[in-house]
Amino acid sequence: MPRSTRRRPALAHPATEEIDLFDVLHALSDPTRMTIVRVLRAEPERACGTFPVDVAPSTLSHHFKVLRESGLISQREEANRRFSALRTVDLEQRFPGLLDTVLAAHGRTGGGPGCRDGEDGGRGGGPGMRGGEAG
Amino acid sequence: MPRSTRRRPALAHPATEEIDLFDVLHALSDPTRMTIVRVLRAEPERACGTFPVDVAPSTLSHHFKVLRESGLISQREEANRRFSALRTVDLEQRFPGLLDTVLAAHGRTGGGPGCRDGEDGGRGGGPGMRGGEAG
DNA sequence: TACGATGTTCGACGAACTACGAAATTGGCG
DNA sequence: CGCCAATTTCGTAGTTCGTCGAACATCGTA
Repeated sequence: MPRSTRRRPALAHPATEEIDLFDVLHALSDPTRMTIVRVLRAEPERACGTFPVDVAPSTLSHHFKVLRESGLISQREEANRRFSALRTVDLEQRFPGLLDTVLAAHGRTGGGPGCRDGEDGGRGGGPGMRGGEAG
Repeated sequence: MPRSTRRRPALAHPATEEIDLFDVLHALSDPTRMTIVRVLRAEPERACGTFPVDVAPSTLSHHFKVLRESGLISQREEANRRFSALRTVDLEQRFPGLLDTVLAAHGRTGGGPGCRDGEDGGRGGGPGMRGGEAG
């Protein structure tokens, strides 16, 4: 089969109003994906292969797909690289305060800034914990 | 053997500090369980068999177990009935604003007060929709 | 063109999940 | 005591999940 026939599927992302709460909750109920979201929250964008998680590339790809289809992240292609970013604005519009609250909750469980997958990415300076605790 | 030999396991509930975010998120990522939590949030307590969900009793029992072990609800035994209640105070202490935010988010998706599993239970008086957006 | 780097898709596998029916347990009542 | 009501536990069926390895696709570069 010619290598040019297979066009990229164009990375389907759900529209903001299409984001499903159950999908989001399910996506967030996995440690690996939660780590990805946390890292992404401290940085505007990041290439798939640079995340501090130790799973096989195929597994990681699977997780990104789950995250993307749930509406939590968006992915942009640049050359042979794929950059992921948290859809903070869309999430905030669809489910106000949800991301902040969940992430803040995770921070309390011990998954804080210096947990195990620390955002060593480079900056990691300010944990950016400006979470809007309702308390 | 006397039927009194089999003592009730005493319904294990996780301590407040033991409540795991992933368990909570996973528990909430199921429609049936979300419905249970929503109903429970409008009422202080309710018997297991009186929930507006259409699944077999055994299945319902399973969901209650998941909910209880995740720390979302507590169960109290009275005669041959088991009453469930949302652990609002514990949840609020463990993960401030989480329950409110998630429930408010679900309300936005169309699972509002009069969705499909309406609180026909009988009272359903005050919906208590004081959804506090942590915004 | 060949090669290496980055990622995805496919197929498989074991574990966990959801669902159900049947049986068992417990308490209230005639 | 015998029976019904409320629930749980057990066993099972089918599905979904998380993970991996192997193969494939794309881009940049030698």
